[in-house]
Amino acid sequence: MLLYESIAENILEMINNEKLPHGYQLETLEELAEHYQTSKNTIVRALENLEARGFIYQVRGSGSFVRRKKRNYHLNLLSNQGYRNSLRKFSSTSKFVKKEIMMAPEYVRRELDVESDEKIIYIERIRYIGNQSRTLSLEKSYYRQKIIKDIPVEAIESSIFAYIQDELGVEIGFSDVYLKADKLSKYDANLLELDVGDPVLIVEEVYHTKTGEPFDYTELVYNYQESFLYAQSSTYQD
Amino acid sequence: MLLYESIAENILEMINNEKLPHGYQLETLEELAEHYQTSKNTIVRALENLEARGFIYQVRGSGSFVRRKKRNYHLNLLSNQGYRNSLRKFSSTSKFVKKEIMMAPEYVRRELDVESDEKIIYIERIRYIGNQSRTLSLEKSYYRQKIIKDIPVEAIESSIFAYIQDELGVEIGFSDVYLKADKLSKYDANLLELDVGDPVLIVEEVYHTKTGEPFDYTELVYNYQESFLYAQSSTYQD
DNA sequence: CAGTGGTCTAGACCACGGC
DNA sequence: CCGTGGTCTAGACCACTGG
Repeated sequence: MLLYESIAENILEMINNEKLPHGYQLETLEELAEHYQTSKNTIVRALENLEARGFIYQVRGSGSFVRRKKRNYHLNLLSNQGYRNSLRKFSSTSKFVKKEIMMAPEYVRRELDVESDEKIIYIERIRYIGNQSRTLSLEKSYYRQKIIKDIPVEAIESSIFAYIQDELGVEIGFSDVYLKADKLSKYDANLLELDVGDPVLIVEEVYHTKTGEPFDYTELVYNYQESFLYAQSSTYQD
Repeated sequence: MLLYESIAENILEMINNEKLPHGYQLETLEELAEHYQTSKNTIVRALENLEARGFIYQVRGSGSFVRRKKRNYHLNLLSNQGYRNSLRKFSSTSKFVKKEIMMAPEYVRRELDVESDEKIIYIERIRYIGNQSRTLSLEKSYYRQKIIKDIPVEAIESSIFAYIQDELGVEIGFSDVYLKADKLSKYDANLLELDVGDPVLIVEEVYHTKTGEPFDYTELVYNYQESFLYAQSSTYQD
């Protein structure tokens, strides 16, 4: 692990332990540089990292402060870990519904930027909160077989992203996310144990590897009664 | 404007002009440093800035590349400019509904972290696409009067954030955003010209100044037929 | 193994917040 | 006007990609 990353993790741990509460002012850059026996620039990097992830904010001329905690039981919309992190936040499980190999349909080709003869692994699964008592979401994913060789059912019923990263060694880079609300279709309503026409939150995600290749297009259909998402912006945005 | 920012803007302009198309490989860091007559580190800053804003991605050992364009007619969920930017993307207008001064109700106190006797400016407005033919959203905003002295109706009918920044000189920092889908209430359905029980996308936003003070809590109620949002993640996320 | 992005240093100087 | 974050430099060295 890199120096600035380990410093960031060290500070983050203190924030999460609530040793450093909301609003707390961190040591100054110079003090931290002294403390960690490194240069000021490296501290700047560490704090930038924490700022970009929404844990602190920095005010020129004043100091660096711990940012407020996010609401509990909300899912991070921009986490690049798919289902992986939500597993930790609240106990949840997945049920395998369907898996097939297909040629990329037109709307998937557009998102994944592939030719019509490229093979796609299509997977459908349902995510539950707790012990399959409450449905959280229905997930329809298209993976490029060229990059994601195969996904066993065991991975589908636990965490596909954990499998992709840990077993296949694919490194996740960045993603595009699109959002809308709509009325539930008959098929989706049935799987989510809701009524046709009920509201639904639809999230489309296109994931890319670290080298910029799109490898996964997923449509997430969220149960409106159970689904709460959050995101954070930092100081620099358009 | 800072050196690394002006370099970033310069490159961004070429991307937006499509002089640098999707997938295009930028010059190397050293070449750019030479080109702009600056140090490599400053170029690193400039490209980091573009990467964080989702315009490029960088691959160690390989190069820096122009990222794909976002879909048109989607609103940036994490823009810190409120309504300001969407004004440019597609013509839209606002209609003033209500404005009152009140003491902060409990749920607003919690979000804005204020005492119960602090004065709040409450504003309700409707946003339309085009010439008030299609409703886009209903906006319910709570501003701390301590920070936002007053908001004239003219600002409400154009852009409140433009007024806050340009006239009041308040600098926008970061924000927290929460999302869910729900069924439309009678009051909201009436204003949005939709039916009670129709789906709705609800976005709650808490905006902070650059110095970390929360100043605005807004609940956005989006017409599901017209509202499409997007967000982007960069390589570093949890 | 060449080419390219990323980290780290040490230090100068700048810009802003708040007393 | 002091204290604090932010920028910028020049250069050494490291780590990854891809032929």
